[in-house]
Amino acid sequence: MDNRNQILKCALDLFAARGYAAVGVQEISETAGVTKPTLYHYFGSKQGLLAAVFEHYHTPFARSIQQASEYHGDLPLTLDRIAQAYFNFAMREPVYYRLLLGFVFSPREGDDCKMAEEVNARQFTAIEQVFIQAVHEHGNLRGRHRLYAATFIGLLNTCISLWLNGHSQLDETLRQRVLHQFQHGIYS
Amino acid sequence: MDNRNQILKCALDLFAARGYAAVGVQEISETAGVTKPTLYHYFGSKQGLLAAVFEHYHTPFARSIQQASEYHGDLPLTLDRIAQAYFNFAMREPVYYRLLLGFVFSPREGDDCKMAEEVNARQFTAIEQVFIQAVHEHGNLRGRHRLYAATFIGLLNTCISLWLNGHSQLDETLRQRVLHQFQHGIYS
DNA sequence: CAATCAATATACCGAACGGTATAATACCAC
DNA sequence: GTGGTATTATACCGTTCGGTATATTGATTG
Repeated sequence: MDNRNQILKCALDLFAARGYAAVGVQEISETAGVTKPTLYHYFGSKQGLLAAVFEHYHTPFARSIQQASEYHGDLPLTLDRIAQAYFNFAMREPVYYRLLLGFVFSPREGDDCKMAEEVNARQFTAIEQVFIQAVHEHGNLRGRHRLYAATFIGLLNTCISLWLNGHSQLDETLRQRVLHQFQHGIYS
Repeated sequence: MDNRNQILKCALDLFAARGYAAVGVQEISETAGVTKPTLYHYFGSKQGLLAAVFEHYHTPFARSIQQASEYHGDLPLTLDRIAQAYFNFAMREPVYYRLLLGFVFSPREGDDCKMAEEVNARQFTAIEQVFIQAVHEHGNLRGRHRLYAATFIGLLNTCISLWLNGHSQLDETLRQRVLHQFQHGIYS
């Protein structure tokens, strides 16, 4: 692997494990087996490195979500496709998803969070659109699209977090269970 | 206010705003209007300061949750009391709750997360117990207490996060709506 | 072959990091 | 008033921080 991708990978590992602020560029470059000026040659700054990590790993995820959230009149089907997209991506890039999760409830005032904020906002908007469109078929959802989008994404993130920490499988059984729970509650 | 509490308050503000690793003790002591040795006199280390922040702010919250999650055969009532406890505490200590939220999906390998982990684990256990006991009255919940506890807490945190970012009120209307959603789904 | 340019290394910058040795203050009991 | 104790300030420690000036390499290109 060339040095640039090696740096990207090591930066992701370290950021996901200990957080952006707690990791120094020195440690990243050492882990990647290069020197600091090499890192700065490719990414310009520590912030630029984080931006490149987002760019590199998030693009396929964003496309997958966008594709899954195309709504054609069947809300349960669309939610299932979205959940599949989330679960599949989390399993393909678990370390990156762990990095993402760290920003979910952290709209703080750091260099890093600003970048993660728009990444999360894009996803939110895509899923919010689903609930807005679904009002045509389910009028009683009206006016609550934001709450539904937030709680649905929260539910998926809860599942993925459980899986990342070894408390659950991330399989079709779990997906169908939480989809049912979201749509029909815990009692039925 | 005496210096010790002043330091605690400033540390909370800064940690919640920019994260534990991104804030230096220098900045904390300056904000609090004291010098660094004063801070170290009271708390011994930066970690000790964070531990003291948790201790100071979390004790009343933990007691409130513990009290609300006493189960006596009425699950909807118990969930409502728990949600009330969460919402009330978040409104009383919004800055501390923002700090807490930052750790929810971040079981990383840093000094700070270790401390937050057990704090969150205690809450989780208390609420998990509710669902374990509720099996007596709702047999179909059996075997899913962990998932229910995680998703219920996740739902409450989603609401509080929405409120902290100005996207929603944190009132009785929202509480009843999400409690209904959790128990009966989005369609009914 | 010479010129160029991307890529990498050596060595360094000032500033901020977490933490401390020491001494001066202030209060309290005797 | 005198001895002890808790609290605070001055000044400093070695280390790491993000970032860079400069030189060297190696391949491409005219």
